[in-house]
Amino acid sequence: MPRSGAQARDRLERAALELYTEHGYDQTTIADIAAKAGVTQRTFFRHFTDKREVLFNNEGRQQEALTQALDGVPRTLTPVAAMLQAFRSMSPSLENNRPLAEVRHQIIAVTPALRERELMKEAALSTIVADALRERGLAEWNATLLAHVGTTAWGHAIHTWAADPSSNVDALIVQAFADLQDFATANTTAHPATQV
Amino acid sequence: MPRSGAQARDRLERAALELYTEHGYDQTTIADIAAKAGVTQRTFFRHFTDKREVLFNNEGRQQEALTQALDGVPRTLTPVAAMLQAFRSMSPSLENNRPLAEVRHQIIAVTPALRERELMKEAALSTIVADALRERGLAEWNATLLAHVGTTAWGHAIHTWAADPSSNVDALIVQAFADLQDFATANTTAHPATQV
DNA sequence: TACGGTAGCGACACAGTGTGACGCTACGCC
DNA sequence: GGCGTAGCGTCACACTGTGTCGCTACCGTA
Repeated sequence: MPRSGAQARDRLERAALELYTEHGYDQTTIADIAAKAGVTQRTFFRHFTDKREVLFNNEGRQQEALTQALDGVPRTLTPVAAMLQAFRSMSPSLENNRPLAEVRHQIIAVTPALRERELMKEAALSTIVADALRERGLAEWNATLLAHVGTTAWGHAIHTWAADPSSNVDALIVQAFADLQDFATANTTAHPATQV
Repeated sequence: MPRSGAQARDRLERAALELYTEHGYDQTTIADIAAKAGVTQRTFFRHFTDKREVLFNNEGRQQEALTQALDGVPRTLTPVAAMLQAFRSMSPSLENNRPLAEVRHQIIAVTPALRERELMKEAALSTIVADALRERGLAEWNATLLAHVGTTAWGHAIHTWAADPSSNVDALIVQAFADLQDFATANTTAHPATQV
């Protein structure tokens, strides 16, 4: 009875989230999730490639949004400023579904397997940023390095935000970038690297 | 016939590396590895918790080495300089087994599952760095942020090194830190964050 | 040399994940 | 009203990872 298709997917996602929260990720089987959603195990894998992927479903949209955000940043800005602006433009969307983000964060935090997948998604975002920087004229080495570091700082802000209900993502992002700048300029020696 | 114990582990590691290289990670089964090593599947899992973990066996020693390296850095150095010195002290050890590193890098690069695990190991190193920075008096936010970013830069240098046989890790590490410094100071606006 | 303890392994048995193939049925479209 | 198809159920299956039991080669000790 293929009523909607999207309905089953929603039920599966909801069921998985509840079971992961209640009994933990490892203690939850695909059979449990499928039963709760009223479908078969096979149907689960038709909608999600993975047992983990249920929690990273909106990542696809986030990647597209980031791509567009990077595309919309004026070419006059420095690479660092461009990254910052693109990241900040994602803040409202993040803030909009904070409730879900908090729950997800708690589950992922205590499950190594899910933490692995989350790091993969961050790496994917980093690749997107690197592509954008490369298109802005940066060389391969610089584009990748800056993308990795910038994405890492962004991720740090998001994690802190997800763990603290009273915080504000956008402010934390700004703070992270500002702190990095301070740390870099605070070093009296311009290139401490050459001193070791 | 438990001749040595460590012998079986070595044979398993060698067999896995060869099979992963020849047929790819996904196409290689535990049965294949065990057969090639002359043991049972059960024995494989007695030595390695995972099918992936075979490739990340020396990571434990690397984590210990990094911990000691961070412990040996003079307290007078700035946090960034301290990280850099600790990372650089690991360079000889890395350079010593470059052959293995290159093979590993190639396998990991084309296997998402292994890339996930590698990111996990990097995260573990980041945690170690964060602990050290926290012990140096940095607040939680700064310690974690700086550790993440620094470890990311280090990882970027190592990846570039593993992919380019003619390169030198230590030089790349120095280069990465120097470039980050340049990017931060190149921004005419001290805090571009506040301008968006 | 004999003996007891133990570390390492083989041998099942089993739960759980993920994939392939086939058939059915409700839905949209002409 | 018939047709194509998307979505699902149903088997069947390969592979990963764990628990348990029993065996055997090695160790130190007397």
